[in-house]
Amino acid sequence: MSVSVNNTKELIFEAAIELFHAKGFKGTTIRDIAAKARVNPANISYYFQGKQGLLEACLIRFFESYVLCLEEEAKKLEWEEPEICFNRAIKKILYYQSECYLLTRLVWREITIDSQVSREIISSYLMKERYYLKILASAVLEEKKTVLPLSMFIIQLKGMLTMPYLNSQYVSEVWGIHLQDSYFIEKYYGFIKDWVGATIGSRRDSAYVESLQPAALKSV
Amino acid sequence: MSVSVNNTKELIFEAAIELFHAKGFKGTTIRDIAAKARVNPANISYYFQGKQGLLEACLIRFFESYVLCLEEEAKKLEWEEPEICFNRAIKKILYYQSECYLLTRLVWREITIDSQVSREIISSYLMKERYYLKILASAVLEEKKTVLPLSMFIIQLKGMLTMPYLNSQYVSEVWGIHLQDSYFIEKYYGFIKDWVGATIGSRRDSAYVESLQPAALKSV
Amino acid sequence: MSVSVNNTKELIFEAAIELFHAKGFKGTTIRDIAAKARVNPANISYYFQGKQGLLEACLIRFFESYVLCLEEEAKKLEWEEPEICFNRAIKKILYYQSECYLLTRLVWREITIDSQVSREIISSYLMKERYYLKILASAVLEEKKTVLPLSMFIIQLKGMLTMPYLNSQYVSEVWGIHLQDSYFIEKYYGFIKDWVGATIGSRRDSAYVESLQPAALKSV
Amino acid sequence: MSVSVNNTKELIFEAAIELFHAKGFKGTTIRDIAAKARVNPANISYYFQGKQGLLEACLIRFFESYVLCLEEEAKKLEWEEPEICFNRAIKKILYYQSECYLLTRLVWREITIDSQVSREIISSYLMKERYYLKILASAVLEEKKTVLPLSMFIIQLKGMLTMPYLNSQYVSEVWGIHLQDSYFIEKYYGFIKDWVGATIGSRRDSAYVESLQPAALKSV
DNA sequence: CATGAATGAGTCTTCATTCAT
DNA sequence: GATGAATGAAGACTCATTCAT
Repeated sequence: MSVSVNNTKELIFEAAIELFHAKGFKGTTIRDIAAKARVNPANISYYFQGKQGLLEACLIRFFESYVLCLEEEAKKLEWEEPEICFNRAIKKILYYQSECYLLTRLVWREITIDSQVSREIISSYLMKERYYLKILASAVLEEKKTVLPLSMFIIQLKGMLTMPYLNSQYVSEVWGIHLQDSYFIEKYYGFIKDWVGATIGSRRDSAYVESLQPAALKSV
Repeated sequence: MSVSVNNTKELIFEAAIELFHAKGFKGTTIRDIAAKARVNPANISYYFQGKQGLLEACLIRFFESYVLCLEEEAKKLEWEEPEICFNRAIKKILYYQSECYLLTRLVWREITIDSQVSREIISSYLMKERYYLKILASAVLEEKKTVLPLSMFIIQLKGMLTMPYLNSQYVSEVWGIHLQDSYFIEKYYGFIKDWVGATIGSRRDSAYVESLQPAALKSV
Repeated sequence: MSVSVNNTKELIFEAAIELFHAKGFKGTTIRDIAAKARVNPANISYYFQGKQGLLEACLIRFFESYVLCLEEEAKKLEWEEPEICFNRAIKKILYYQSECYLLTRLVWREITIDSQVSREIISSYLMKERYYLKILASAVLEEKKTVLPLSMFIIQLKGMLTMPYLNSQYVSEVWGIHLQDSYFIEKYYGFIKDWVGATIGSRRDSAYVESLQPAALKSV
Repeated sequence: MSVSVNNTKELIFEAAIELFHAKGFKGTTIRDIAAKARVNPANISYYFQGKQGLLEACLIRFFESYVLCLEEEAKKLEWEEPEICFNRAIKKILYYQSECYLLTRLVWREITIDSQVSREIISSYLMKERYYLKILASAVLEEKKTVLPLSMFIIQLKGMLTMPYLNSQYVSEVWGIHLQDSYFIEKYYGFIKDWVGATIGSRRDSAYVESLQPAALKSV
């Protein structure tokens, strides 16, 4: 019996991720999800305390593992080289996002929508992310004695990490590339790693980045 | 009172863009828009044939000017240097998106949602975009005798052009940068231009890109 | 100018009759009518004091001429033979209904719908109709010394007069007969006249009718 | 609580029939029905997929039984006398229509309105009706060696069968006769049966009918 | 634990009508 | 006399949620 229970909950979860991804949170009805999961709609309220709760469960599931990628490597900073930890964190995140790319896409998209709810959950995870990214990035920059402003570096990195997912519609529909393709991820990781290396290692590249910093951020 | 007519329609438009941007299309009610625009809700159906029509008007308004940026430069290819046209097209797009960044963000986000409606509008514009991008990009690559695969080059370019908008939530909320800041745009343009130059000019940079190409695309 | 005014009013009228007939009063919008008549919707309220007023105008236009057919012949009873007047009234009604069969159909159908409005208009005309029919029928029956109950005779007559119009959907759609076809009307008139003759002239036929009278009506 | 389920659905049904009959389909609101049935308005969409679905359910309910009256007798033609089957079919229809005379009236009225919806349902049933009527009528006419044109015979019959219902407003309001009165039905059946007998049996009566046939139908 | 009937709040939309021009 | 922008009332419908079984 307990198996079937977990089963029901998990079935709902998977159906929800697919549908939230395809049609958006607001565009998905609880009946759509129940129909796809082949369960009774009432179960959704039962297991997740409503549709909103189901979305929050999605957010939590995504961010818990996501933040863990950063947290683990941040903790290793004590006894390992910063650049290694940093690159490993990036790699972990890329692979994690690739594994659950539907969830990834929906999360990065839905958090841009101001639904007034689950704002606290999102904020708290983004704070954690920012905290660990700062630790990791500043360790690398310090080691390399790079004068590159931290904020701009992190913003660019974030952009690179999420870009394929936010653009995946275009990437997959117009050009036929699939994000879960491990070959793509591998190459994309190499691309970012090189960018990081160039950015923190050479004057030339970092100059681009530095010049990007608006006046308002100079003091951050 | 043609002034008031345009006024009402335009007021609705502006309110819609702000609200669609903030709360998403599905999350915005016709009453929200009417209240913000201080007009009667029925006017929305009157002027735009319903909420869906209002979204389509947003899409059309955005894409018409967007595609024009590309079209104009594609036509200049006959008597001007490809690289100049190409860079000017990029600059135009960046400035255009910066001017109406709320509209830009909502469009790039909403088209990732499968609403089964206005799919035709979106597809037709993406086809046009693809067509002109191909013309411009292949002209540049040909001139430079670069063996870089076209598709990957365009995908990356697209990613760079839309990234600040898709990430703007993060960019502005967590780091306090504003996309309409002309300083930011200017620098970001320089960044992309350099990337293009490096990509099509040197072996080293283009190697990154080439390596990104998945097997399936090798023959494109 | 006055020509164009009348024109507008008449155009609205004709469009309304067609549309009320085809789609029903409730199913027709003021904009439908305005579009078909190629006039501005506001004119309908202007000329007819609203949609309801337009329907009432239809009713009045129909019934005024309809009742006149009966009234004229009822008045001739003083100096002409009852049966001649009676048959002429029937003929007039049949031809009148045939001339404006769209209006006829819509009136006979719409008055069966309880719209709480224009009830007074309808009642007043039905009273007039009943009054003249009674005068005409009783004159005929008296002359022939027929003991046939008046009410049943009139009901049957009414049924025969309106039947082709109430059934016209079936008649025209399934069988391809057109009501405005003068040949059809001519024959149908002959049919009714014969029925009347048989009913008031012979014992046999009237027996059918008498037997139809329910107990409740015996004393009417 | 299967009892309460059927109850709710049936309550809606009955309320709908009364109101559609009295106020017309378009003139009846979903709230009217819900209020009369003392249920929640949302149940109507829940059980009948919207107001239109409710009307279609009415049509189907009426026609299924209606067509059955004809079908059953058509099947008996193989081993019973045509005239007996034919008359029994007529009797069944009259009694059926009398039993549910509100439904009967609303159906015969609403199908004359061009709502572009449920047109398929109506057409399909009218085709069936026509098919069985043809079989039954032609069997009778053949047996009697009557040269009477089939189409005109059926049209007249149809007129007689529906007339009391299409005219019931007049019949009941102005004259006080009630259609569900079994005495009335019994007599009315006798009336039609005699008409049929006279029509197919004697030269005199059939001559009336034959003369009614417009030129266009002579060759049918 | 699972069901499905039932609900009420809220949404989009339609439409007759009005009014300034 | 004619227009068309604007309105408010009202309608159908959707949907998340609840509750008895």
